[in-house]
Amino acid sequence: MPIRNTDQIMHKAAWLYYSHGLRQDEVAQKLEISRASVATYLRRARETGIVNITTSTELFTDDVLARELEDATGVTAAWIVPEDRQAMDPTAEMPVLAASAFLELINKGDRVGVAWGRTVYHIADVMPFADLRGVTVVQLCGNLGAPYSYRPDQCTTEIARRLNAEGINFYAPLVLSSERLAEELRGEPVIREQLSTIADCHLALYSVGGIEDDSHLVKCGALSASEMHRMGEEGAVGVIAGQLIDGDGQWINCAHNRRCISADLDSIRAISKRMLVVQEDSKFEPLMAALKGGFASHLVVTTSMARRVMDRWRRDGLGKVHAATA
Amino acid sequence: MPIRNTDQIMHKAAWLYYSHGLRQDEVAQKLEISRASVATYLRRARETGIVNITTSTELFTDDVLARELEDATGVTAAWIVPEDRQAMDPTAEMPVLAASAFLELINKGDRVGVAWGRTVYHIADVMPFADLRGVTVVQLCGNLGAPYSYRPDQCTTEIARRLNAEGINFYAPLVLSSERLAEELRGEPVIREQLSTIADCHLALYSVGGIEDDSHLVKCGALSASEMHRMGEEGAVGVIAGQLIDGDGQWINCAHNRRCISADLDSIRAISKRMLVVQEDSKFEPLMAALKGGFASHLVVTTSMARRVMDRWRRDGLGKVHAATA
DNA sequence: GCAACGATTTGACTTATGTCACGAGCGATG
DNA sequence: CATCGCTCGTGACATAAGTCAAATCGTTGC
Repeated sequence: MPIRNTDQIMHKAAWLYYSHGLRQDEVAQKLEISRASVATYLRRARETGIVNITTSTELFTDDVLARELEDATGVTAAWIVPEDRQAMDPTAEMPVLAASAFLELINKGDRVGVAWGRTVYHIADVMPFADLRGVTVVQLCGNLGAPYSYRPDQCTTEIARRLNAEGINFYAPLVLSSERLAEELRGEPVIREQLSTIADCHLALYSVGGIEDDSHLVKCGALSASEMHRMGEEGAVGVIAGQLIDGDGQWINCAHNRRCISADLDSIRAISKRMLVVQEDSKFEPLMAALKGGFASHLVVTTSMARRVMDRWRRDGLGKVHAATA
Repeated sequence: MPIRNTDQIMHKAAWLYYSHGLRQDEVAQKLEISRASVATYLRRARETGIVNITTSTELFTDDVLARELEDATGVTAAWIVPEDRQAMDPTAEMPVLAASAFLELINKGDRVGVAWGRTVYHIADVMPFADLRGVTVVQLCGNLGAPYSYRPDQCTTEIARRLNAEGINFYAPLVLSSERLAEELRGEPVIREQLSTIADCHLALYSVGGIEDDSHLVKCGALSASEMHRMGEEGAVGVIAGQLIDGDGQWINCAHNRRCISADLDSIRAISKRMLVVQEDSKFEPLMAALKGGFASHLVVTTSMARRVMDRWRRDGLGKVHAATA
């Protein structure tokens, strides 16, 4: 990418304004352009990630409930979205919080994995712009066109774009019609190579899906409602990166899972920072399964969900979730 | 540190304003306080590091000269402060740049070492506020009261304060009157322990001192002008962390150095990211010595200084500086 | 060579933000 | 319990920043 002259001037303006604290008119004078242009450049500088404005998410981790949740379940950090009257709408708040928290967890040079779903897409949509060259964003699961266009590759791409990071997509369908084909495709060098690098990620971002008739997998047509129903009877409780898990968070050896091209669940568990974001109250059971399965080292949930998890965890006398094997 | 209620509200205001993009009056309405208060809280949030605004320093590394300097000398990265008419005063610019660049190099959980001098103090003085809990800032050299109150411990403390990091000072004088006493003091557990952790730093910040009559060591009274003069005749060329180095950047076995309580030069060389900042044009020879001695992996200099280094480096057919042993 | 287009820049205006003197609240002190 | 001294919050004003239609610039295609 050639360095355009306008980039230079935008960068200079941003530098003088943000790093030296000059006023816009002073910057304009120094650069011999109009103040209006300075304002425009500054906006672009923010949108480009040349200027980063981040707010500590401490507010949401600094909470007795968060501490309790961490202590009880063994997650490394929990962010709790409050639901009191003074707060914002939790549904709007959570993606913003998750995006900020996610950003805080990224280090220079990291490889980060991004999965798929409504939640992840919303996070991508409010992800702050940042200057994270050297970071690589990899797609955790195969593609699937979704009704509201939340395709896995779009999530990855959008996040990579905002972070000025490199995005690595892989172009395989999430589910294939036959196990044989899925197996063959997984064996393809391009695909196999990509899947094998997933365990090298330093950080992953995903939600957990439900298995109701209105679950994402069903709405996207990966599974019919009746198939999903049957899977539920056979022990499926939630969905991680497109794959069904049982109540203990274990991979289910079923037709759907065998037909799936997605990150191996053990690879995901091997990632040291696994950020799980759960918005809907209805995802309580899937969340419990994901927690038990060790899919969360970093958790973003609402106050009420946190309380429910605590209650259940205590009632069942569960221990701490196992840490990443990495 | 107890969590004050005002911190909470400041944090909320910052969150709504910066992360959600609400206007100040909207924030005021939501928090049921006046807009004026919101403005105040936001300023404090910026000053506290709850809100971080950073500008990429790419502008200064994105330069043919910087590339050449890196290629020739082997430093990992170079920041070049331009001296053209459109630019700011280089003397004012450099500390701001160095501070930003330094901040960019810090990772979560790092231990960073900070040395001493006018330059370092100026950098401390313009260091942006950040939320780097978990980072430790350690003092690299013993204390010495300076005419303009640039004491080593002040540099460390100020930087730690701004970063919200932990500052670790060590209270020993930089120079003692006898070698015996210096030796004994270095052997004291408190001191020895601190000095031994220096090699564990991930990042260090320092300048290189000159040996003129108006050099810092002389002005602070660590050495008389005549002593310094004599040291110059015996091969001293510059000063790193209070210690004299020769033209090749090697420690000189002289009375002053033996009387010094400071970071062992090999410990400094063992730090993987060594940021050297040189403001004054007069420090060319000291800079060359520091470079040859392997004291810079990251370099901040003016355009003219960069050119001089390039010229000399080529003329003398020098190779790349050796990397950190760590 | 010139018309047509998109991108950039600007002046003039609107809106948002920063500031400061003042007053309310509150804990410490005699 | 009155008074002091402090911090915190506010209204009103001054100042800075955002916006947008119109002008300008530079490129491309004919």
